[in-house]
Parts: sequence; structure tokens; C-alpha cells
Amino acid sequence: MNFQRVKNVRLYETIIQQVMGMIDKGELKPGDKFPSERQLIEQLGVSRSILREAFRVLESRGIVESRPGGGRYLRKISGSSFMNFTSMDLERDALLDVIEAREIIETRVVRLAARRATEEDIEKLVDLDREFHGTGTSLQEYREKDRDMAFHLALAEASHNFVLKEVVAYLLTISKDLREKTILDFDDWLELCRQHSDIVKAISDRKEDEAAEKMKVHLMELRRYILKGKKDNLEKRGENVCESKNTLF
Amino acid sequence: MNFQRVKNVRLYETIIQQVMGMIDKGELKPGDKFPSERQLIEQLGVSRSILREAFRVLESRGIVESRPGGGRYLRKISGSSFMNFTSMDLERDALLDVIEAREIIETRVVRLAARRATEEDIEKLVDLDREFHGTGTSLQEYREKDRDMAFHLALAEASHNFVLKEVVAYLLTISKDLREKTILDFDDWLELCRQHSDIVKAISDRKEDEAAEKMKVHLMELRRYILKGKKDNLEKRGENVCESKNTLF
DNA sequence: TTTAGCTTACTTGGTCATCCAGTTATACTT
DNA sequence: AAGTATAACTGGATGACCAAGTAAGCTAAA
Repeated sequence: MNFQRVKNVRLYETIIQQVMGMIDKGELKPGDKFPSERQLIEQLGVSRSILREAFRVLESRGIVESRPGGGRYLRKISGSSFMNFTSMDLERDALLDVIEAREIIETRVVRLAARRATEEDIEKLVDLDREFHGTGTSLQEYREKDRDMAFHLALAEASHNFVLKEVVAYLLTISKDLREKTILDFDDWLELCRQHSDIVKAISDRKEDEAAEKMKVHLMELRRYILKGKKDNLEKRGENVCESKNTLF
Repeated sequence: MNFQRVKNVRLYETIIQQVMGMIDKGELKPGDKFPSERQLIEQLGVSRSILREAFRVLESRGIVESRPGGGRYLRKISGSSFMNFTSMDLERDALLDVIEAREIIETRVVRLAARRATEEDIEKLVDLDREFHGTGTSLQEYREKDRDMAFHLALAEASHNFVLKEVVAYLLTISKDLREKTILDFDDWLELCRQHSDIVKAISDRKEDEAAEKMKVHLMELRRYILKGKKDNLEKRGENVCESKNTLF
């Protein structure tokens, strides 16, 4: 006799779902302006607080931008605007912002690490890297245990700058949140993990240019895989159903 | 002459940072129960709506579980976001870490801004800069209203990367916290503000190399002044209880 | 002793009215 | 026709309010 806990649905969650659904149906296009709060609470039949809770979440995911006094806007998708986009594409696009930030910061972090890493730092990096190559650890396990995150965090630690460490930690949590929705291919993931060794080696050799270069290709690959997922998604989706009528809510 | 406040940073974000910081510091362990809303709004000094917005985001990220009538609980140790240093007594050396991070990040932010800034972005930057040169605005006023912070935040905004914007906001709040411990000379500070114009000009001319260079010297100067102030401060200490109101980065 | 039912205090969920500050568009002045 | 007040927006934030769920403690009946 296995009873399940009754799911308690919050109003703000249903609003998020509704917005996402509208994006998928093409009723909302990138760059579009949302109706004002006062209009929306009327159309959705919720209070202003609840509406704002929903938009806070959307905002923290980079899907919506709030301009005080100026309204709320759906994320403008970068590059060529696709006729065909889903809420997933939007999240992926937001993920590219994170990758861009990581390219900027982590390439420099790794330079600092090459200069400042202590023997213990390097030892830890080697250990973390070995955990991947090691016999006992399955990829599944590696992935579940956030080994990738631990590795990049250890790099940041080796930079011996507490601010950078905090920033990297933030970027990692964000990219983890978003990455869970963008499933990477098995082989891609394998390749990415392999590149960690190059970075560790460059750092232990104190070659900062090389370390920066390796980190750069590492993150460029990550970006490439993410974009590939986007393309796959487009191909999979048969005929386009994009007759985006502008019926906002 | 209408003044604009620096309010670009949202209250709910700072709460998230603070909670994440507590997780990092081990003050909150998985399974722990949070204080009730009414207690927290008192401790944090915010309204209930803001608190709930923060927890909604935490909830949507799977970090916190809200049980109606039963309280809020920490779910997993995903942790590692920005720490909150407001009440922390940081060594002055920590300030150099902040500057180092800003050099790394803001020089690149400014490059992106030079590439991506819209006409409105540039207009806003020009306005913010003009407020310093303008006749009507006294230096005192400029200081009190955190114009410097607003300027750097506007730069981050012009990079059109929402992650970088948040990172810069974080760096600026740390700088703000720390600046109370550092006395900047009047002329030094004047010079720093003047350099803002160079940055704006480079961006509006779309010369990203120049923009990066100007930002670099800007932050190098800041570091130099801080080190000087450190020496001054060390000499002065003992009688003076730091009338450090007149400091601004 | 056990157990069902009730009370009570405390929790989160949700609404509302109100104010603030910044944006935008209108209309009036020069 | 350009410039400038002004009025009507926008989101940001607050505090009071009610509803509903939870949990603990008490009581009374089995």
C-alpha cells in the first residue's frame, strides 16, 4: 500500500507553465513585451504578489527581463532569430550567456591557478581528474556526483582569490540548473571530461598560456555541444508550426 | 534634473545570495528548517513579498522545500552562490581580490559593451557620466547617490549578458561594503570619475580595445589609490575612528 | 492504556490597498 | 517646430489582512 504525497500546486507555478506554454505555442515571441502587471492579474485572475513571484523565477532563469517603469520583456534570442523556437531554446540561449561569462572568467582563473597553485592544490586537481579516468567510477556516477562542478571549483580555489571563487561557484550552479534541461550526448560528455586532464597538466607545468588555451577550447566545445542540441531539436520537430499569432494572453 | 537611484539591484537577489552564503558557511545543513517568514522578514529587514519572491526562486531551483503550514526546509547542498559580506570584517587585502576580479571581468564587460551597446545604452552612459561633469551636481551629491556604482552597473547592462550583469552587481556591492574602510583622497576620487568619460567615449566609438584599456587603467588607478590610502590609514590609525563617509570608488 | 476528537498556536498560501520612483507619451508653451 | 512641464503609465516594495494546513497538547470516551 503505497500512498503518494498529495502534490500541492502553487499558483505561481501554474503561471510559469502557462507562460512557457504560450512560448511553445508561438503566442509569445522573443523580444515581445508582456502586458503590464495590472493587466495580467486581471486576465490571469491572481493577485499581484503571485504574479510577481512567477516572474521572479522567470527572471532568475534569464527568460524574462524586468525593466522598472518600462515593462517586462521576453528574452531576445541571440543571433539569427529563429522562426521556430521553444521555451527550451530560450533556456538554451540563456545558458549561452553563462558559458560566455565562464569563458571570460575561467580562462583567467586558470592563468592565476597556473601561477599560484600550491602543491596541495595541484594534488587535489589531479585526484579529482583521476576520479574520472579511474576504473571504479562510472560516467553516470561521475555525473550525478557533480564531479565536473567540483573540478572547476577546485580550479577556482587554486586561483587563490576568494572573490573569483565565489563568482565561479555562482556560474556553476546556474549552468547546472540550466544544463539539466539540455541533455548532452554521452560521447560529448566523455570528451569534455577528458579535456580536464589537459588543463591540470598545463597548470602543474606552470604554463599559464597553455592552461588558458585548454580552458578556452574546453568551454568552446561545451558551447558547441549545446548548440548542436539545438539543431537536433529543430530537425526533430517536423514541419514548422510557426504561425505566431500575436494574441498575448 | 532628475536623480536616479541605484536600485537596479533587486532585493530578492540579495536574499538569495545571503541564504546561499549561509549554506556555504555551513550554518544551514540539508534538512534544516528555516525560521518562519515572520521571523525572517524581521531579521532581514525586508517585506514578506520580497522574502517570498526569494524563496520562490530557491524553491524552483530545488534548493528549498516549502510545506504549507509546516515551514521551509533546506533540501540539498547545492549551495555556493555569492556570499554576503555585509557584516563581515574583511581584511583590506580582500579588497585587492575584489579589484583583481573586477579587472578581469569589467575589462571584458566593456569590450562586449563596445560591441553590443544600443543607442539607448550609450545614451544612458553619457547621461550618467554627464551627471558628474554637470554644473548642477555637487560632488557630495554624486557620492551619496552611488553614481559610480550606477555607472559600472550600466556598463554591465550594456554588455547584454544577464549573468555578467549579476556578477558585476555582486562585485560592486562588495566594493561598496569595503569602501567604508578605505579612505580615498579627494583628488584621487575626482580623477577616477573623470576616467569614466574615456570609457564612455571608447564605447560609443565602438573601439573595444581602447575601452578595455581605459577600464584597465581605471581599475589600476583605483588599486593604486587604495594601496596609498592603506598606507595613509595605517599611519593615521590610533586616534582617528575612521570618519570614512567620504569614500567612493 | 489507548485512541479519537477537539482546541490552539503557529506555519505558509494568497489577496488587497497603498506608496514610491522611474519611464513614456501627451499636451501645452515658447 | 522644438522644448518642456505634466499626467498617466510602469515595476518595486510594504504591511495589513484572511484562509488553510500543521503539529502539539489536552480531553474524553472506549
